[in-house]
Amino acid sequence: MEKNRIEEFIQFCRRRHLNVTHQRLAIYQALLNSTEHPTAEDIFRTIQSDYPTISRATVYKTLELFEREGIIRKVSFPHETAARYDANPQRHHHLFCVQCHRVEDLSHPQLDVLPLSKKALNNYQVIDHIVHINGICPACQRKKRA
Amino acid sequence: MEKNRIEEFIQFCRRRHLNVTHQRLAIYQALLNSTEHPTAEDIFRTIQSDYPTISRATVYKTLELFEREGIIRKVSFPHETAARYDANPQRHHHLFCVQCHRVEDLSHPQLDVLPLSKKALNNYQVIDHIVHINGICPACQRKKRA
DNA sequence: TATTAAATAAGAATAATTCTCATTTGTCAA
DNA sequence: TTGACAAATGAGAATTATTCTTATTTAATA
Repeated sequence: MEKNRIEEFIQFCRRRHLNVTHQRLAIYQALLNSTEHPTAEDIFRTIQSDYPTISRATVYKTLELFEREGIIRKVSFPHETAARYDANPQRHHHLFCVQCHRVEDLSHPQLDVLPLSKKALNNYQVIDHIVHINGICPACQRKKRA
Repeated sequence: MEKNRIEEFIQFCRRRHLNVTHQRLAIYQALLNSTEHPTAEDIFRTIQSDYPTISRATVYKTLELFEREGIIRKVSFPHETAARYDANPQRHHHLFCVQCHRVEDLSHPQLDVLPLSKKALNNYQVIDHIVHINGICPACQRKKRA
């Protein structure tokens, strides 16, 4: 089932006249494989075993490209200096554990509607929105009790 | 009316046994005066005219302290490397202009309820949440048309 | 007003990211 | 297939944001 997304990715690159390079495939694959919203550095390290000569510059530039093309999302959190990346480009929201800094995706139709008038939105032309939820994850709740 | 908040701030520091220094007052004042969600560097520059010897380290440490004490909030945005600070510690949300990177606070009771069960929240113990809205501000909408 | 812990200044150190430019690699047309 | 060429990459320098270190200064309070 992952095969499909890689295939799609290759098709996408072809359509957009973006060269399909080993590095780009590896970076995209690494993002698909992770549910941890990895940083550029995380991805760099993951890939290094297969591509010992890969450069950080390539990772950064590639992630920037992917985001510009709308196939991934860059996300950031207070108290974390490095940006994280998310291979799920669809609308979804985030559960952030304030103790262990884990980030989980959360999809729920209830969160996808913005029940506000244009006026209430200060006349902004809205593109999208994301709900960031701070909390304590089940694992950290258990730790606390122990 | 701003006088009140400064007075409150001083009271607060006293209660918490935090020395009331010129630097702390200036930093808090600078945050109150700005609606722009300034960065540490912005605040450093603002204060420099009155306190030519102020150090960046002081600004950073002070902002960190204020946040730990709950009187300000640290916020961060994708595509912006520097953290921003917000003197409004109450629950509120953000309108982010993707073109000019302006950030406006948005308060609306409709946004303050999370209509989800504990289960839908992956059993997180929720602390709070913030709705981040991406859009185009009125000024940039006009620019585009012109 | 003297004491003392807390806070600050200055700049070095670190972390994250971007830039530069010489070299390598996909792509596409012949 | 191969050759040409634009696109992409690698290596490391440069930049930006932030944190750390330490000697000096200052606010609180007795």
